[in-house]
Amino acid sequence: MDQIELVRDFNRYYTRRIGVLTDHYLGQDRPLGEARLLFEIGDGADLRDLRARLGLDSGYLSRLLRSLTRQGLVSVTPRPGDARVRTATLTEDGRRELADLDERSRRSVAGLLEPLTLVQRDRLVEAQTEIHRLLRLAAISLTAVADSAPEARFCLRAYAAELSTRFPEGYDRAALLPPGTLGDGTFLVAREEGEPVGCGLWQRSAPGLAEIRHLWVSAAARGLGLGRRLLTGLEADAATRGVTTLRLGTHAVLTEAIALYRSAGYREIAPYDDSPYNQVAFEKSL
Amino acid sequence: MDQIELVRDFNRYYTRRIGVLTDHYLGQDRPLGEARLLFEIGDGADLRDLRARLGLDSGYLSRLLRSLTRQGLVSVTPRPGDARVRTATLTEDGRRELADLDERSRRSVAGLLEPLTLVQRDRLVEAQTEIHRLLRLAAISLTAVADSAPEARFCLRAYAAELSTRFPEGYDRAALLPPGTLGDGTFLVAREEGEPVGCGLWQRSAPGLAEIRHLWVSAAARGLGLGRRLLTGLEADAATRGVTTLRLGTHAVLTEAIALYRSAGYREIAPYDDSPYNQVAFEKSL
DNA sequence: CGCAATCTCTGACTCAGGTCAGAGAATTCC
DNA sequence: GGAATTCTCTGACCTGAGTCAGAGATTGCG
Repeated sequence: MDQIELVRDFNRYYTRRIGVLTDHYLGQDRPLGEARLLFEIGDGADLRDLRARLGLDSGYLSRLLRSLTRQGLVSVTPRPGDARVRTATLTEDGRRELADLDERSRRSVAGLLEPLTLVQRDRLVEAQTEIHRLLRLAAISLTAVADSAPEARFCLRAYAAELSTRFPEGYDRAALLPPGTLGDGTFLVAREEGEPVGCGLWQRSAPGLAEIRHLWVSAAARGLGLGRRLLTGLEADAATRGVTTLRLGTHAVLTEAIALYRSAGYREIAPYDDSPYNQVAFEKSL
Repeated sequence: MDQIELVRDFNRYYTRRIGVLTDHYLGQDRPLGEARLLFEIGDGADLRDLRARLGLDSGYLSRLLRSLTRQGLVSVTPRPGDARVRTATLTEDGRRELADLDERSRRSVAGLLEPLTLVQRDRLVEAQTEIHRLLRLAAISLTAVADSAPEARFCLRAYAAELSTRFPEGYDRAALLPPGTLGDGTFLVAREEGEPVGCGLWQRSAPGLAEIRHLWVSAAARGLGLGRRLLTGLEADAATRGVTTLRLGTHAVLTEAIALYRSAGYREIAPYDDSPYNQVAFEKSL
């Protein structure tokens, strides 16, 4: 059986198994839509946010909320300041109901784990974490954008903010690539569900020679292997544009980055510029 | 975050992710019920089997099939031999449609895997296999039954059939525990979705001393760790009934079984009876 | 042979989930 | 101040999914 078949098999088994589980704790008496809404309202939310998050039609949401209001679980009031927008909050009863749902869900998961030994439970969680990690990574898309694009600038600001806390000497924003000055090269942005979570660029310094700069992965997306994916994405792109040698410099405190470059086949060279942040330099032939 | 919370988190993420995936390939134009039915009919099936497998109301199934028949995808004919039962088969068009569904499903999974490296795909499949294994194991229930219960006899017949192919000298059914002769002890049956998939028993031979016999796991459930679960289940049960020492014998060709006993803390002793099948004997103090 | 059991079908019904068009209220923009 | 925009609500409507009672056909059993 090939990989695709194995994955499909697992998906079938898992959704069936978990479907039964959630039916068991959710589908008690409350329709699924209402239960999901209770979860999503949590500590209060504007109706338009709820609509966006759950992807509901405005009429449908309105009706669901009316039903929950009639049951005394939710109250909907105009938002002070802008009375067009209305916000939903859980009542005392609503919070109790939500806590109840939560507890039922926990108990049904506990029942699932119960026949397993402690070691087996650990293995289950570990395997789930691995899958979660890999699927998140697979869901991240890399796209080339202009170096002046809003996402690009957003990433660079985040990059600078982070480095200024990590470098003992701080980080001077003047070292960032100014908008519109990339020249011959590519700026890649990584997006997870629309949100930018990483970036990196290569920039030609001479025929056949280019520099990789500003490789960054947001804290939320760290540990997924996104840095490596950005790096290989940049390498592949540069290779198609006639680059044969890539160089990059990094700061001595960024040990994870240094480890990444080494394991990706970069060898250390003498620093090739006088930037105070490029204390360690690497090179790779494509 | 505790284990239960981690598992719930994964379930949420995974069902959302896979839900989007299946909506994408299934929910094209055909209702889910009909699509599932197409999958389940496959190479033809009796309506009552379909009902049992999909858990459908007979009226509902009838209506679904009529709709598929009208679309020219399925034909329903009385089964020769028993005209009460009717069997559904896919027409030429139905097979084409199914192949189409299948291909769409494959492609959407392929799209999921596409951004991952080969090593990462391997890791994904491996982690999924582990989870599948553990969840199947968790779904198997152990129950004590009388040694004359139909499930008990079913397991023992399967046990004997298997041993007769594995032992070079064959296996004589007379060596099986005759119904109603267990005496002081417990017969455990393991069931997966109602089907017996394993068994084992302990039987008292003297005050404080008991023998474990007929430990068997069906081929379909092998590799899940069910043998160990049965063994520990028997030990726990025997311990509550005042057994302090357990003995068991096995055949030299059953190397997996021998490995299991060793790793479960049994130490080898001299054979304690003259059964030709108990060539290797073990003992454990509880 | 006749009766009980088995299997399927039909019609009537319910409910959740969802879409669509338009009305009405509040706000922002010019 | 008036027009355009934003946000929510209402009513009308649709579909899928599923339940239930009973009719009709066929078969097995005494």
